[in-house]
Amino acid sequence: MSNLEFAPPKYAQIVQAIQARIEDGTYPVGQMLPSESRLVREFGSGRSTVVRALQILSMHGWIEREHGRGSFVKGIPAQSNERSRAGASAFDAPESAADTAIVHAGRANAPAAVAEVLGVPQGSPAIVRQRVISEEGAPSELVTLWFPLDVASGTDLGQTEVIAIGAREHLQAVKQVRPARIVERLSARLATPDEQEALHLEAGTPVLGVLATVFDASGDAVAVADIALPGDLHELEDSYPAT
Amino acid sequence: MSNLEFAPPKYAQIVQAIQARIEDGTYPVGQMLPSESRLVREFGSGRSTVVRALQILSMHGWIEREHGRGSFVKGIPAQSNERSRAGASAFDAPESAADTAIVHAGRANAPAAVAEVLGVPQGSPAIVRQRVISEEGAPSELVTLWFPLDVASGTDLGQTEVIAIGAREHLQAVKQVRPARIVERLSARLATPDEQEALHLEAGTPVLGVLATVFDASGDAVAVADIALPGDLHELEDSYPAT
DNA sequence: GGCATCCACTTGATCGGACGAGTGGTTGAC
DNA sequence: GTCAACCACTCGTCCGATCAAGTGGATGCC
Repeated sequence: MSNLEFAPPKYAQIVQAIQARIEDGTYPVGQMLPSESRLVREFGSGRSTVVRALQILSMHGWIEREHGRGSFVKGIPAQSNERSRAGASAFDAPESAADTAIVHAGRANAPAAVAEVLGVPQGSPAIVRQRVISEEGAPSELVTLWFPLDVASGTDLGQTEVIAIGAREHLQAVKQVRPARIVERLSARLATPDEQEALHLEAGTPVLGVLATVFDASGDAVAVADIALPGDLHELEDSYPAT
Repeated sequence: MSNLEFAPPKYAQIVQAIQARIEDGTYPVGQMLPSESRLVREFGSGRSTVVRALQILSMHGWIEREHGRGSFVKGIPAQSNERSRAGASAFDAPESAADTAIVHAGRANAPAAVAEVLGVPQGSPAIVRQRVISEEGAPSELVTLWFPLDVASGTDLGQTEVIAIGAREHLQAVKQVRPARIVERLSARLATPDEQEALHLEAGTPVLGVLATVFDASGDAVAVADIALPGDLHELEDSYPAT
């Protein structure tokens, strides 16, 4: 208290204090919190400050406030949605990682599925960068990034050299491309011949296919990632509250 | 204004008014909002009320507030995460739907994967309900629900009759079971012989396997759904902001 | 021109009061 | 015993004020 060091605002201190008491069981789940006036006395602050703290806790799911009755502990809120984001990591991972090998980098004609989400005619040329990621020496993931020509022009994406930072970061640094949203489509399918070769799979091996599209704020697709995850090596996890 | 009908609180009215102006372009993205004092004059309310509205907008991602500079329009916030929740619908869908056929309902020994997430020894008896969901006449999804014996006891889940409401709803009504969280694990694999038969698949067909576990607030698993989605019939979609 | 100072304007935090409204227990009339 | 009235306590909203702190332009000195 005596130091003039940086101190968070009072309402945030109250939020933290109450969170700590919920976490350590001082305020058990379901129990009523001290009333606002009580907290005002305890923390020596105005009611508006205490109320602000309680509203924040309520919005974050720690407590529930009931008009006329009191505030009640709801629990420690979990992340609302925790999941493996195969798409996002495809765009963020640098190609220079030790377990990453470039298969191909340059220009190619976009296959139907990719062309459709990029919004270009099927078979149009596009920039492609393909890499294999290994886990413990064995190839475990084939990532193919596709960029429209206009997005890639003026960047290093069309070069064959390894790019030491993630594609998203590179695009953001070189051009004013601002990714806003990623849409992933998952499906189970059999490995294609290309995938069989790159990942050393036998014919008939099931893979989890992830087609991740990056959109900018105006809704235009700026990149697509086609990811193949052999079924026996990968499991995606997703968790969310059961309303 | 003249009527005494229910009116939302003033701060909420201000929130809505500003949201409307952002949506219709009155306040373009990137532009500075009128200052707090200006809004106070316009809406004829106290500064605290205007500030409360602005804080709400800021927390929901509509605007950004910069100390000393002003408030700026950020855009119309998108849903933070939109995805197909195969797991949740397995527990919510009633068995009485027209396109649903019960394959099996009763007691069975839990296979390893199910026993593990339920936290019981492998091969322990559990309550199982299996159904096939068809789309346009063709079987398209096999859902197997597993319940621990203690959870299912006293409910209709062990009966062979069709249950007309979702399993989650039934559990919640009959017992005090409160689902808090669902965890899904997705992987691509080949259809098992059982699945081949129930879904009329050929051997070697890839399926998307979803193992969804429902946990209550204390972290105990109260149900597991094992869902098989033939790869060529299903695609899961997931979208989220690109940081 | 370069720079420090000043000042108008902005948001950030806090206070204390006021009134309204919902809840639940007590009291008292019947 | 029943029931309405009352009351103490709770949260919900709103107000207007104060002080602090950050920004950016104008001013004026050198």
